Amino acid sequence: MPVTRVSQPDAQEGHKKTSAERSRAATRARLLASARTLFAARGLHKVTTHDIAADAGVAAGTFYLHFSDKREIFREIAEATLSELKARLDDASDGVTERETEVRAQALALTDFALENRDVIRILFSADDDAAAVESDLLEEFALWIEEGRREDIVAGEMPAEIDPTLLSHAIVGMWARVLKWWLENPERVSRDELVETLCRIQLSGTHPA
Amino acid sequence: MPVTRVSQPDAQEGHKKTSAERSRAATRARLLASARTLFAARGLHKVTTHDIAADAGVAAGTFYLHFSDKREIFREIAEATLSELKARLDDASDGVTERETEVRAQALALTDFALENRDVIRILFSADDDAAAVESDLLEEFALWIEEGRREDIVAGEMPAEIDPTLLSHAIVGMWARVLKWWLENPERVSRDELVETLCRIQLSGTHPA
Amino acid sequence: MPVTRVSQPDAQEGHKKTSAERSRAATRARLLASARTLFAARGLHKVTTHDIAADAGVAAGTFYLHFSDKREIFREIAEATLSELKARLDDASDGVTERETEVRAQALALTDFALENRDVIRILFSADDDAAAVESDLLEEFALWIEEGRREDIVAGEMPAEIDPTLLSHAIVGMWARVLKWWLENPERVSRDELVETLCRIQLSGTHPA
Amino acid sequence: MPVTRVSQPDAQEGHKKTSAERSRAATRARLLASARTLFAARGLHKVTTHDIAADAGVAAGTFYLHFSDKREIFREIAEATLSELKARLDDASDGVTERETEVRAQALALTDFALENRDVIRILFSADDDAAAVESDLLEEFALWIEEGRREDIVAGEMPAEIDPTLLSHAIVGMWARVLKWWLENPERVSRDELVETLCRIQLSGTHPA
DNA sequence: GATGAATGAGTATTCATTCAT
DNA sequence: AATGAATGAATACTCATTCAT
Repeated sequence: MPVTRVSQPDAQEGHKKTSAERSRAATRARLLASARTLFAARGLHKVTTHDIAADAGVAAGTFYLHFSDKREIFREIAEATLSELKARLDDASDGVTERETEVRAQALALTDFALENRDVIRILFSADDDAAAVESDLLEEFALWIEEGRREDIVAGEMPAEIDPTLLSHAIVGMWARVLKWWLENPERVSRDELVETLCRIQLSGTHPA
Repeated sequence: MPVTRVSQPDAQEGHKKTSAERSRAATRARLLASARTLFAARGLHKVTTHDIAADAGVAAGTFYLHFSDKREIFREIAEATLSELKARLDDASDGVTERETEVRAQALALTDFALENRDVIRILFSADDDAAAVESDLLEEFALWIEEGRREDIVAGEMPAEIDPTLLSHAIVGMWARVLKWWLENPERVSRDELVETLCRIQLSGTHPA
Repeated sequence: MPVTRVSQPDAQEGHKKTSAERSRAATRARLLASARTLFAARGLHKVTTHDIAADAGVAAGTFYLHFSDKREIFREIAEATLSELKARLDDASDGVTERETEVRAQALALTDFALENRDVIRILFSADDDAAAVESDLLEEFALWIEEGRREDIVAGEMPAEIDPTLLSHAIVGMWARVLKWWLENPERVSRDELVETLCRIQLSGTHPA
Repeated sequence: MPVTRVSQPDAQEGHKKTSAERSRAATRARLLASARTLFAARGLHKVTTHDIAADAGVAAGTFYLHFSDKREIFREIAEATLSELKARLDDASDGVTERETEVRAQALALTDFALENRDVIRILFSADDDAAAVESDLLEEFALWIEEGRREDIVAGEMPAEIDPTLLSHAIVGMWARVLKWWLENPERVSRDELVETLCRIQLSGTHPA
């Protein structure tokens, strides 16, 4: 089951759902699940709204009762995935004080997340120009989030101030995105632990304070 | 001026060009130049063959006298660019023996190349799924090329053998690709030298032999 | 009125049609009717799918909701027509025992059918290479059907065994096809009865058992 | 070698040809020969003027120095073929007085001609609507020619006057055209003599004077 | 809320024909 | 006479999106 909960109707509303509401939510969830799978298999623009509707078992028009267009459903999937990923990374560093341990824990969380969500990772981590055009460049947003963390590191004296945090965050994101995509398609080439070890080493030693 | 010489009709043939040959080559060059610009501006699949022909000032059908389809012209641009880039990197490390000096020289060559070819870099370094589908994933090929260099480093004892060279090459390529794309759009954020310094530091320290 | 019922939505389904189903069937029928007319007037490949759609009063894309391409709609018309024709010829010889009477009855049925379906006959009987390419060479199939009948005649001793039935069926089909096409365009030249008389005479006397 | 001499530059001019004239005639002949072959192989409208020119080893534009368009070269081939065929049939009946012997002689001439020119027969005898559109329906013209012969037979008392000669000529042409096309593709099915025998029998007995 | 038939702009590609050289 | 680059109209087919039921 997808960790991003893409297909789970949210339950934060306080009131009991009517049957109609429940059915609507279910349809929406089915559309999201189908879109995820199809995007993963064929890429953003090789999938038509008809394909998604058909896969979800609803009529073509129904798609537009739930999403205003193809970009919207893509954006939604991307955002849900990113939120989940951030949460996982936050969890991973929770209570950890040492920077090296934290980086390693996050790296592990990241690889696990990639393994669990290999389908979405394929598209969301691809820096596809389409995706970007869709105003939802996941990597861009991810880089921003990482950047914040780096700034905190600088403030905390754990990273040399002369390194530009934006530059660094892009380097990290680019490195991980490409490596993960490659690895998911060739998982037999390196073990998860080797991968984590190598990338942490690169990331850490290059950015240690003198 | 494009460094890749995409638009320079080659002159190495021994015979005098007929006027027709010259005109044909000129048209072809105009199509390539237009394609470069348009791909850079809008991405591979937001550009039609009509757009390219129109921009080049020729009729729609003329495109097909020179390229069998959109993928072919893209592939041609990609390949010319990659060849040029490799040549530049080779030149940069020519006669250099120390690894650190070499890495730095290559990083400089890479940034200069990116500056000179900002238009192509935008698409070719984007890992666009379309581009990959076009069987000319520049980054993939570039990673392979880098991998070879890393293997030589291992043999030469300049890199620890326990680092998987494929993994490393993907990390390097991913990092540079993302960083360069970001930097070309925000060149005021870091100077070329800072960029080179930071990335070399990451790349080197992470992969030094113990 | 078309005898082939090409435009009659079939009603053999047990359930009530929804309004959508009815509308769909009506559109489909209009497309078939338009195609028939246009093919007849201009031949298979001088008619575009746009022409058909326009003539049927629907948008260009609508054509493809009903037929996968031009060849399919042609095949459908051809097959419906041939089925109807065979049924008519079978009816004509129903209960007839004498071969001469049967041949004459079928000849009459054939001319009547041609008169009623002059439009389709024009293309379907033309041995157009296009039509054949469309894998629906009506005449080929018709010849096969006739051949069977001839084989039965031989078995029944009503035709000399030394005549090759395939050869004969092609001769009959070729003769009728050409004659009917000519006659439909020049109906004033010979009366229906004269035509039937002449062709029956040729067909019968040449193939009588000694 | 084609009997229709399609590819033989004509020599009826009284004066010596200049070298330019000879070269021009040779090019023209090559174009005709290529067109014949290509039309036979792929049908009229699956052949482009470029194909013909390329096959003939000349530039695309050269085609138009010799023929005003695709229809003209087709017409020319058709007409040359028909002339040759008529000449053959005339030769076959030369000096023959008995109708039965004549019909048989012509049938033999026809089958021989078909065998020698199988390539052209494929298209020219196909009643292709294209060909007709090209204003060169060979079969139409052939039927007219046969009709004349029938009229003479009626005058000579060798055919009953009540048979419409036009109708009959279409029947004959249709029969032969279809049968020959079938036979050329399945020559092993019936021997030439069987074929001639069967068709003559049909043709003669149906049209004998009482 | 869901359906699904219909829309029509959009795109790749072909090819007869022209014309400057 | 021949060349061959260029033209551009024509055409099949796709797909996001709408809307009457």
